[in-house]
Amino acid sequence: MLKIYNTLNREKQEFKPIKPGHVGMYVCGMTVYDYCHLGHARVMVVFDMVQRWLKASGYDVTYVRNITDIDDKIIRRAGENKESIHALTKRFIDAMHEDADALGVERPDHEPKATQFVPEMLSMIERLEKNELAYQAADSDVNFSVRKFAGYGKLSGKSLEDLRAGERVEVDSNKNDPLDFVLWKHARSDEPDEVKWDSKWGKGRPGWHIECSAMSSRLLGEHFDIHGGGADLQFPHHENEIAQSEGANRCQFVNYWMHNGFVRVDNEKMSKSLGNFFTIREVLERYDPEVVRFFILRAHYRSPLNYSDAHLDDAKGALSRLYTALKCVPSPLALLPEGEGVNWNEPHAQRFKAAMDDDFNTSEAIAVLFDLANEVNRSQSLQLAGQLKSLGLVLGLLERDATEFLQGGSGGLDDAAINSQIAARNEAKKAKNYAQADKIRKELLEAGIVLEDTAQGTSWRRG
RNA sequence: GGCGAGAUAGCAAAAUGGUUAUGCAGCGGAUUGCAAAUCCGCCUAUCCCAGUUCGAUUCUGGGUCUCGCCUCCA
Repeated sequence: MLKIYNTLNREKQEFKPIKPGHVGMYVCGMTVYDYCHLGHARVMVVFDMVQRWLKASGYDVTYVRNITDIDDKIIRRAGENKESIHALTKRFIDAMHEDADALGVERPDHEPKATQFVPEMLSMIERLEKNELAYQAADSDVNFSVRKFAGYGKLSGKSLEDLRAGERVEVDSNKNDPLDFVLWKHARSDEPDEVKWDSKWGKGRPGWHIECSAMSSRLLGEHFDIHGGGADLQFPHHENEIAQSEGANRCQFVNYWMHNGFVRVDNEKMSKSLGNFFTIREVLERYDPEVVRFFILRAHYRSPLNYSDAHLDDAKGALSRLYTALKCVPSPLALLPEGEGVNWNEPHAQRFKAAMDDDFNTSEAIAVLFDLANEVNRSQSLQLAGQLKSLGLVLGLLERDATEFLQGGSGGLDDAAINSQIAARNEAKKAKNYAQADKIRKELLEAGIVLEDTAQGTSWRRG
């Protein structure tokens, strides 16, 4: 029985889908004006893992992850670059897909772009206006009136009074209440036509929060199962989504809210404003993407995750141990009937399932993988090796051939050079010229190549 | 200031009212021409102070410290 920590109640709850056997899940994706950083990688990998586990548990999942392709930062960046909004966002959407693909993130079922759902947003704003939750201010912006929505603050645990006390924003005198947020921004003369849409309130463009409310209800219905995103979206973004959706649709919006923890650098949140971020592609220049995915999944999704080279090196060593166990047994999956996959009656699989069902405890699940690797090494059992690989696949790990992983990466030497050195060393060994054999091995080691003599001959890997 | 999360061994990271987490690193042994890999064994923990309890790292209260949200942020 799957339990999910629900931010709404701050406790783990048994997961019950609205429609038996089906899960509707919406995750806040990227604002595409720059390359994704490791924080984005975490959201993508974490919720990819979530949807994989839901599928592995037998659910039919509809997974939606939006793309914000219109907002202040995009307009500003396009202006700086002297390129169109569309050209800018297309570039970074393509880059995002490259990064996500590299990390083994499956494409969501839908990736709606905000600009494609403006009519839905306008219709929702109209309903909010009809329900007396929205008003047009003197500057022509249409705002949401937080005071008129009774449940405001229920997700983030904030009250309007608390928020007011900590007010740090410059007060916008056009708003009835400083905490009101914008649904529709009036068009400005210095903005390109590309960002202006017609509406009954005049030309303009959508506020940030309304897109998620409009797109989720269009693609998943007005009431759906899971909504996810980074912990920083809890307030105000998700709080505002609730206000909009429940205010417009007059029904519960989302049953389970999930928020992943931050990636940190030197114990501080990785963020654009602090400038302490690493882009995914930067990191992938130096580390195997699967190592990065493993690094992310080795921690629980709600825990903070400290980024450093030392930690990625550690992750690489750990992942190598799993692949090494698979290497000891030739082509484990080839020996399993097609599509058989995990044997869920096997004890390790049961522990794995129990861990995953406990709020997606990938840390515990991966610990089971290591126990299984130990069993595989001891028993040389093809069945257990297949089981190890199959369980890895559930997390989007261990997909590759073990030797390919262990020999992958960039070394100074190519395969042919390495193999000829190994041959030379074997000649020396045969002649009992161990000094020469050890010299060759040492040279290879200095080039990052580790040799392993086995009964089947000498193999190598990149250390 | 308001609200929230957390402090576990050298590092990273789970779990648990009493019984081995796990990985990396370290130590000893097996194996190996010597290594590597692997196996066996070992060593390092639960921020501080009270309380509840036969027993607390785990529950309660109080400290201390860290981080986050309250502005754009995954």
